[in-house]
Parts: sequence; C-alpha cells; structure tokens
Amino acid sequence: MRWSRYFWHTSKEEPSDAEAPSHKLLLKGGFIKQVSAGIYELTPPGLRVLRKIEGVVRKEMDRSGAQEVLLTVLNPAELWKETGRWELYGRELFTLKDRNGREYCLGPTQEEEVTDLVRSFVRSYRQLPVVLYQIQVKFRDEKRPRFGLIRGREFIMKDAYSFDADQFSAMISYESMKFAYERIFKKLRLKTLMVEASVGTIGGISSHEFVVLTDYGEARVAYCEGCGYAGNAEVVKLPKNGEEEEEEKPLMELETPHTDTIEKLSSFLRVPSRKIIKSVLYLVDGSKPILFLIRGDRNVDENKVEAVLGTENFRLAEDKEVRELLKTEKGFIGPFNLPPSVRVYWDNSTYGLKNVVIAFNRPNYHYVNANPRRDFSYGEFVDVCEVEEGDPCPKCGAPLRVSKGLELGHIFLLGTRYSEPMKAFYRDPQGQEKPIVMGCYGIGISRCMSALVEQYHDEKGIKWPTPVAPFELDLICVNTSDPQQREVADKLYLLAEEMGIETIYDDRDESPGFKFADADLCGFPYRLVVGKKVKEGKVELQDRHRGERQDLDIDRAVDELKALIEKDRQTP
RNA sequence: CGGGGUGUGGCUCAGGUGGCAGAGCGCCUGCUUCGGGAGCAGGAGGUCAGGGGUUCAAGUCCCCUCACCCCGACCA
Repeated sequence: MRWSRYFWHTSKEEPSDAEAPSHKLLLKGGFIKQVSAGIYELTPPGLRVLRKIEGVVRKEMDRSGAQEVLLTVLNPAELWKETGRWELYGRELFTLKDRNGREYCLGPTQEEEVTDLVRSFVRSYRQLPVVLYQIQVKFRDEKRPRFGLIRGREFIMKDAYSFDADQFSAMISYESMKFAYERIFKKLRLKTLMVEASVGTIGGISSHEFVVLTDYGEARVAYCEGCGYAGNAEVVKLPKNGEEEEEEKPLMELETPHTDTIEKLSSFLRVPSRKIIKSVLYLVDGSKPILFLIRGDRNVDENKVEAVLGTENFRLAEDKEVRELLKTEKGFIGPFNLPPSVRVYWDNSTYGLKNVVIAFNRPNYHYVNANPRRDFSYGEFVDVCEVEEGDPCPKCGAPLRVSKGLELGHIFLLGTRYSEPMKAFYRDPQGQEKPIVMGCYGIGISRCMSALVEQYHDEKGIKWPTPVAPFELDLICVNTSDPQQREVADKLYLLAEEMGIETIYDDRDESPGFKFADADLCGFPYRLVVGKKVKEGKVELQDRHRGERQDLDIDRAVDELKALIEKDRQTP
C-alpha cells in the first residue's frame, strides 16, 4: 500500500478528549474516529488491526470445533420477554419500534437469539453437542462509556454459545473453550490473567474472566503470587479471624458528638478504625431494611451483597430513611433494639473482636469496650467485605495482591437459564424430554485492540505485536525527490509485496522527521529506511520493539526481513 | 443516576472589567529544503454548540437546552 494514496490521517496534536494511552494513541494515530459518546468508526488501518484480531479469534474458535454464524443485530422483543430479560436488562438495552409499533432491541448479547435458532432445529441428543459463535457488533447503552474502545456503547464482540445434553458434557465444552481462550490471548500476545468470576444472579455453575492488569479497567482483581490463585475481587472469600486475646474492659457509654463517620469517630476516641464496628443499612426492593455490620476499617463490597441477597435491587438507605426506620442518625446505627423488620448480618470481619466501639441507635453516643457475648450477641455471619491488598489467599493463605483489571473475555457455564424458559428441549436416549445445558463465551474484540495498545506503547506511540500490526513493514523513502532513493524504494516495495510482507510504502512528499514520527506513532514492528546510504548500497532496518537499527545490503534486505517477520509471526 | 469541567477556523487553544474574530499547527499557491513532525512569501477558511433574555452594543453578563470529557457509585 502506498501511503500517498492511503486513507490514513494522523495528527500532530494530542487529542484533548482522551485520557487513557490507548484512547489517545488510537485517535492520534488515526485508527479510530469518534462519532458520539462511546461510538467510534474505524479507519482503514484501524479495521486492518481489528480484522487481524478477529482472524486470530476465528481460527482458534474454529479449531475448538465451534461453528460460525451471523445472528441479527435487530432482535424482536418477544424472545427477550420469554426469558424475562426485556425487563431485567434495564436501561442498558437499546430499544426501538418499527413502523407498526413492534418492539425490538439492538442486541447487547444474544443468548435468546441463539437459543431460538438452536431450538428450531435440535430435537435429539444425537444433534448435540453444538457450539456456535459469531463476531458481531453489539449495543449497550452504558451509563458511562469511557476510554475510547475500552467501554463503548457500540462495539465488536465475539460471542459463542455451547449446547450440550448434560452437565458433564457442558463442562467439557466449557473447558475446551477455556483452552481456546488461553491460546487466543497468547497468540494476540496479550498478557492476561484467568480469574474466577462471579456467577451472578443468573445462577450459573462456573465462570472465569480473562483480564489484563491495567489502570484503565473496571474490575478489581485479586491474585496470589504464591500459589497462582486469581479471582475477581467480588468472589474472593474472606474468612473469620480467630478471637482476639485481650482482657475485656468495662463497658462505657460515651458521648461522641459530630462523629458521623468512622474516620471522625476514630480520631475523636483515639481508637483505631479496626476496633470499631460499622453498621451499614441497605434497603431491598426500596423498602426491606437489611443491616450489615462490618469492621470499621473495611468496606462493603456490593457485589458480594448482591450474592448474599440474591438480587441486585438494593441500595444504601438515605439519611431520611435511617431516621424513619431506626429513629437514629447516620453514624450512630447499631445492632441494638432494632425494629423486628430489620434483618441483621454480621460480616466475617467482625468475628472475634474485643473491646470494640459500637453505636446503639442513640444519636451522638457510642459504647466503648463492647464485647461479644457479654454486651452483644452475634447473629448470622456472611462475607460482604471488599477484598484488599494483603488479605489472605483463599487457597494458600499468602497475602493477596489487588489490581485493577480490564476484562477481555468471560466464559460462563449457564446451565438451563435460557433453555428452560425458552423450551429448548431435546429427547435423550430414553425418549425423555430434557432442557439443553448451555454455556456462553465472550471476547471483546474491539476492546482487545485498546488492551493491546495499553500493553504495547511508549512515549512516541504504539508498538503493535506483529500478528496484529496494521502493516508488518513501513518502507520509508526519506527523500522522494532523490531519483536514486525513489528507484530503490519502489523496487523494494514491489519485492516486499511479492514476498508476502504486508507493507505500507511511505512515499509521501513529507520531511523525513514527519515520516519517522508517523512510523513511531503508528507502531509498525519493522521499518526499512531508504535514505542517503543507498549510495553505498545500504538501507536501514529498524525494529520498533527492540529499538535496534542495522544496515542491510539492498539486494538482501527483503530476504532478511522476510526471515525475521516469518519468525516473529510464529512465536510464541 | 449524582457531582465537576469544557464547547471559538479541520486540530490544539488564546480572547481581564461588554466595543471591528485571533494565534500555532493543518490546508491551498509559489520558491527553497530533504535522516527525527522543514524555511520564506502569499492565500482560503467562523451561525464563537443551540435557543431565549439584558444592553445602543454580547464570544464576553443572565436563563434554558444540547453535546463531549472527567470523578463518584452514596461505607453510617
């Protein structure tokens, strides 16, 4: 491809609307163009990268036995009503009506559609298992789109769905998909972590996420450097500690004005926050009060709360509601003399504490040196504590590391969540009608593009790994008005193309610095510079990843380059 | 959803207290230049996000709307 005729336009200015490196560099490098919040167009080079990522994914999916389909973007509401998700999915669902008033959504994920497809053909266990996948545009009206392609409202996803006759068979499908994912990310050269993930309210059996560790992700990931355990923070179980060995001091009732936060209370009483029991009031379905007691230095993880309550329809009580329900003020809530309607849960972190500070629903007062059994009794224990760095690994007990992660892939053993309500049944060998056991498996293709830039860039620009680079080689003619350079560059270009090297030939009539800067920005793994040294029969090869340069004989340059690229395509 | 910020040429931005619409980059023309975002000269390019108001006069002051970016997801 000759750059002088290629629709690729980079910018010298830093894009003002971008924050994340990947967002900045993809915009500046002319790979994407924003249309609206969370909606981006891909330019020719941007699409080339995306297609390469798709190619890797497609190849591994096919190899795993999955079969590609193309479902529709526009989906009738009826299917979504069968599973109840028309309501459950909420405002994130893009919906519209046709001219006759029939309702549709733009697919955010397509369990309903694919289940409908399968149920219309599958009758017998003999037709199972089957795994279908597609690479398709998806729509989610995100509350807050951000960071370019990382969280978009329109994005490209690979979604796969497995259909098996029974649980055991479904687990085999699940495991084989897990291996396929590991191969995919390895081939994309993305350093991902496979973490245990939440099965959520859907009631699945198993779930794993593939995340890259980066500040520009929305997930919190805990991992153990000792034994290799890794989990999404919301699924990492935190156990009870042993009882503190401490002499029980006499209980006191102290006036504690203006201490409506743990921090204020801690400094007022000169007591560490871990010796305070915090009470957090939630309302389920907008009315049912649930009180969580947790150690003062820890926070409630609402994802864990969701698991405990079995619903996501809950929220913190407002100040006014605290007053009405508990006749006290925020900051002075405690487990004493509560109305019977209040359900109380003790987080594991509160177990075994001695001589704690705890409120008793009287504004501006706290108990000091309260002790379990003597002054209060525990109730039901749960784990709703947000995991923090240093918490014990659930497998080996070593201190955990916690990091922000970006979820690139998610695999999910669904069970019969969709097949049952949608009546996707088959006949087993005994002639019994049974629901198909399903799994679903996503990869954010466009998100991978951002993740690659996050992992491969420097101050100057992107450093695409060879398997996903828009072009493997950038052939630069330094001075296009020098006939000799021009002639050599033209020749090398044709030769490189001939040899099957994906080449962009920078034949633009621009200054050398301009072309070098673009080369760095756009991230080609290899660069061949045709400049002054042609007089000595040499051209210069530059490696973007290693930063190395070497002079090659003009006649042998493409051959040597070909060998390098060939090797680079293969590994690992 | 809540909070904050921004909106002026294609891009990045400047335009105290109201008084002729600006710069750099990019673009076009010409000449020069050619190994790290070149130089000189000339030129084109604007509904100052949109609407309403105050005023002799609004990019600037007031109100409303919209768009985009960022932060937080309410921790008692």
